[in-house]
Amino acid sequence: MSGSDKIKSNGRKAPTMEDVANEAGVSRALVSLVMRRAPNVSEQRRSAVLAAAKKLDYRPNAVARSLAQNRSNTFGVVLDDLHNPFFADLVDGIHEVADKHGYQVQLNSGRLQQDGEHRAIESFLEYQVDGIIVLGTRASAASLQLINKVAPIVSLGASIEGIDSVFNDDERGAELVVHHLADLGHTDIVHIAGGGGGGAKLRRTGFEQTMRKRGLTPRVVDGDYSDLSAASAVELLLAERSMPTAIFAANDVMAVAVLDRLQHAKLRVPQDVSVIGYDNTSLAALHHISLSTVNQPRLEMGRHSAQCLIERLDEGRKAPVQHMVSPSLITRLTTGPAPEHRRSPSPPNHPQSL
Amino acid sequence: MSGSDKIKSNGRKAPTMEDVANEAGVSRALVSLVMRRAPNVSEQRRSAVLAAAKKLDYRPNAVARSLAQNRSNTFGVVLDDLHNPFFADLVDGIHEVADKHGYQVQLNSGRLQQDGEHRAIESFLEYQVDGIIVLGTRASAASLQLINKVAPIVSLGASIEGIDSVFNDDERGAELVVHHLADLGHTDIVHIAGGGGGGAKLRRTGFEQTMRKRGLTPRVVDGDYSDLSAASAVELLLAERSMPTAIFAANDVMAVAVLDRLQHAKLRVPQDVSVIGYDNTSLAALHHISLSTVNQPRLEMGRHSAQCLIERLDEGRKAPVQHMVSPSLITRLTTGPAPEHRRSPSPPNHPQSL
DNA sequence: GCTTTTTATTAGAGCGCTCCAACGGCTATA
DNA sequence: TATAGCCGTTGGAGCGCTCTAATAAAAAGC
Repeated sequence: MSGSDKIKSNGRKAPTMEDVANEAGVSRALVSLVMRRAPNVSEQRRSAVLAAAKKLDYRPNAVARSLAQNRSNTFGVVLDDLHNPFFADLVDGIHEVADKHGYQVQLNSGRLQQDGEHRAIESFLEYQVDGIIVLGTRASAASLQLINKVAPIVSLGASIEGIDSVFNDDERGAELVVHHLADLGHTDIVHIAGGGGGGAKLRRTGFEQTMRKRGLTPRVVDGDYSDLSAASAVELLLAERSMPTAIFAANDVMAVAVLDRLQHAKLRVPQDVSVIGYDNTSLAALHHISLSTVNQPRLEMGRHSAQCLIERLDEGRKAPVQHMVSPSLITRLTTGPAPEHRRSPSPPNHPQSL
Repeated sequence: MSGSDKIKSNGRKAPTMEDVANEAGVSRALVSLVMRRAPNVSEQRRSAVLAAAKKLDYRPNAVARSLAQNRSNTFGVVLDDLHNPFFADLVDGIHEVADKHGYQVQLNSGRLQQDGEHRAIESFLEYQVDGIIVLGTRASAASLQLINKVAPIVSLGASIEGIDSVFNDDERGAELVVHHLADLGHTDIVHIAGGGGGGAKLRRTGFEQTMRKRGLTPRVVDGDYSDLSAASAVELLLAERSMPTAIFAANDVMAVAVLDRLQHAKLRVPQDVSVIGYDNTSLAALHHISLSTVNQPRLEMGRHSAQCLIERLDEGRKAPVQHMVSPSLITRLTTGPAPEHRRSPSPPNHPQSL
């Protein structure tokens, strides 16, 4: 139990290179060379070593290797919300590239702890990961820049000054949404914001600016990317009797929660209220939901974030890059023309410009 | 680049205990004691060491610690499908308990590789994790038993002979489903099976046995827990013109895909066809979907699986345990009475007993 | 044939930490 | 004053590997 004597569940200690070397009648260094598939090892010795390794059921100790090499061949991925399907595709993209370049991927969902994201990053650093990808970070630019001095870090889903970032043009995405809704005749549109989460602020400013550009008054209710926050936002609108004709939720998870509450309140979508989300998750594509939304090229984004790390680690890049991809509008069944004769159920306390 | 000189992104090498010891004017061993918050260190030295550590921005090297202690204080969690929301709650439960006992949790989604699950496990072993939890494993009992000799492993979601398992009573769950549907008057029920995935076989046999017990003929279409497989199963039923009055999908993800295809085929749920899933994921609870399903106490299961590991590692348990929890039926809007006058659209080639 | 180059193998130091045994300085007991 | 016991501290070996430099063996050059 006191660890010191490497005793495994089966009661025996795990074989080491030394053991394999003895078994094969060669030096430890030679075993090391074989394990690393180095050239310049005679075929005869190589097979002797491999046979010995198999016989002893030898498994290289990656911890010792990491210590000796001072690199772990591992990427750490910080994923604070395992429940949001948006992230799954990002991770798939990361995996794909990491795999190709011989890196392991470790995920850490630090969601339960108070300062989860920060603790997850610190833990990765202590375990000597070679690089870190943070998904939809809420951390400050300053703190990430500090970490970036210790190990390369890339922000996926949010643009952070001074560190590698892969993200979609959130302002543009919000702009697409507003144009879509305004073109459908909506004038009273509420944005349920994503708070401090990755890209949320830009979606909000994109919304506000485009609304003004179209001569409309932007209304925003606070939220935090979670379904719960979206649900309470809807409850608020209901209680206030200030339901707009269209709701733009900061992400799909929130939009689905909005649909949920609206249905519960016997409001029809899109006849009474249009709803649109952001992310184009698998949720949105379900026929039963058929949510209009904004697509981000997730797989590509995931791949590129891993690529960023590899460029820094193996190709010597020094300068930070900002890689922005374009969002695109996906119209499904939750957005439709604004209800024409609908001034009366609308609140009197919101003067419409126009 | 060639790793050997521990040079960080900022161009300097990371400080070690040696550096901290020099800075504080004490021995390396003392620094180690402070870092491990050992008793019997004078307050004076302790604060001197902590000050030095802070000044140098020292971060303990967990890799070196793991090597020296021959334990990593880490659990590996093998999660082959990040896209299934069922797993997210399990992981939350694992996290909760691991955290409390000072263990890190590393996730590895080995989904892209051919032999993903096995590779993920091997990788965890090489990195010397102290214990492994596999979610919904498809691996054979024999191979897991072998691994169990190297490091404790627990199967979460499927019962495996000879190794710690935490699972729900899948047969019972399927039984609940059949009784529910049969009580609603359904006699022609199809089960879309989950293939080799965790618990899938038991759900199938539970279905078959209970059907026979009720004097009904079980029909089964193969699937593999994925939405795609469920969609093609429905297409098959449509093509065969052998649509039953009720479909029991092996999990929620599949059930949602079934709803999707049925809606596409203009069949009404539950008027024409009742649909029920398994897992009671967040998906099922959405009002727009409102899927009848079978609940498993996920958080509790996750917690218990971590607990199993801790019992083996820190409390010296040797004998394997099988921890079975009870499923419960959740009825929502996708199941209803069997259509009464619906013999003709049904295929003539399926003789109904009764 | 002997030197030079190339190829195959090995000894040994070192990665950053833990932990045991040893030690000096105390106080308590005789 | 000597003796034991305890506390706080330290030296040093060792965890399993990599990697450089040295060595041994084989191939090539003259």
